[in-house]
Amino acid sequence: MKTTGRLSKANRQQKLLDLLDNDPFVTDEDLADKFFVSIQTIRLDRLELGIPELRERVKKVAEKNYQKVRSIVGTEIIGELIDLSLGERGISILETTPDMAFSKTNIVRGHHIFSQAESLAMSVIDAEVALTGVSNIKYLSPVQAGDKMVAKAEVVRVRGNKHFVHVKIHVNQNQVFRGKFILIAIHSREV
Amino acid sequence: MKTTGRLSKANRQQKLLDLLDNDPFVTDEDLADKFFVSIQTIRLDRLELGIPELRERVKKVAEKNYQKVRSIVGTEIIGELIDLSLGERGISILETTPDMAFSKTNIVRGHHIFSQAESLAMSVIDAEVALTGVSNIKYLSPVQAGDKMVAKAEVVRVRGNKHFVHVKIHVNQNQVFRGKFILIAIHSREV
DNA sequence: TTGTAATTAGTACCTGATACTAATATAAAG
DNA sequence: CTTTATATTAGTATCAGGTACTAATTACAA
Repeated sequence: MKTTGRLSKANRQQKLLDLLDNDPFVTDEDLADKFFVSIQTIRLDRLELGIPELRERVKKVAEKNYQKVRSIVGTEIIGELIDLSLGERGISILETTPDMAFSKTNIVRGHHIFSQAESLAMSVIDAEVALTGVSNIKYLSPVQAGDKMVAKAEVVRVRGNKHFVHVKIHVNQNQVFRGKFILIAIHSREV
Repeated sequence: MKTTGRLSKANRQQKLLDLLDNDPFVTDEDLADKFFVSIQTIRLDRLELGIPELRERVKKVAEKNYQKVRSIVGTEIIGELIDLSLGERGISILETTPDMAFSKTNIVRGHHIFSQAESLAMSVIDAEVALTGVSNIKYLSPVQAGDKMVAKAEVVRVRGNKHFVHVKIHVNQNQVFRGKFILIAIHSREV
């Protein structure tokens, strides 16, 4: 045994897996140094273990986290309000983009659709602030990134501070979503 | 030569910035094709604009959010995943902040609650990508900004690629949300 | 027409690999 | 001790997606 910290093959490969699992940003060269073996050994190990090369690993991590960066925090109304009759109806449009979708399938994540619908429903009732009490929603077909979602909201009934709003979202004449929202208007003194 | 879609330098560089801003995963070659110029022109543009090469861009995206997600694999999740049994159940925590709430009432907007629930539901099923098919949700009481929302998801039934997941969210022992999600798993194809 | 900016072409080199061949070291078995 | 199997190392050619640089060509405006 020449070099001090030398491990058995199986042992090394297990540690390799662990190591790359919580730090994918390591080159073969780094690994070779770490395990006191040649770079070729590391490559054989990766081959046997089915671990992709550094650049692939980094790319995967990047893709995975990419969508998350642009989340839907903060925006008052999601989509562009293009028509509004307070207390009656409203229309909003949301152009979907790749960052709203799953990278692999290009299908827009549900909460973006929901958010457009809910925020339109809230805009449409004639009250300063509203809270969604109950809602019953259905996604009818997937939305592709790039699709333009047209949401139409209609106030169907008002009982006290409860507002019943139906929202339908279409993409090119095809309905992709419908939802029934019961929104509770809150008066400022209420907590 | 007057190749059809040719733009002025300034124009092209502006579009280049925009383009890379919401999709950093593009090679110089792709860009050259897109703008009908040579690869060298693109490289001059990047040089002038101080845009790093593809691999650097990808690496930055990967590093940006890496620390946050490192423990769990494949989670684009809203909130922090603190427990997960794939295919069975999961728990996530989301600390709400004022920017998630209505400024007047300090009440957290519904779609943040929904998003936490939906993304937890998606995390919990043992499939790479899922699409929310139908969901039935109910907000039980308002959430104040600053509240810590604890979401618990449970897979109650699996039929083919349909996964029925119940999610409950609590704030200090009080249930504030419940939802039944039917998630449709999509089998991943290689990219 | 001429001068300048913009674009293109081409070369050498870089990193972090793959894919392959061949040689050598080490350990176990006969 | 020798043979054999396994593990490791060495070395070469090739790749993608670049950098860095030089030189030539094209576009356009004065």
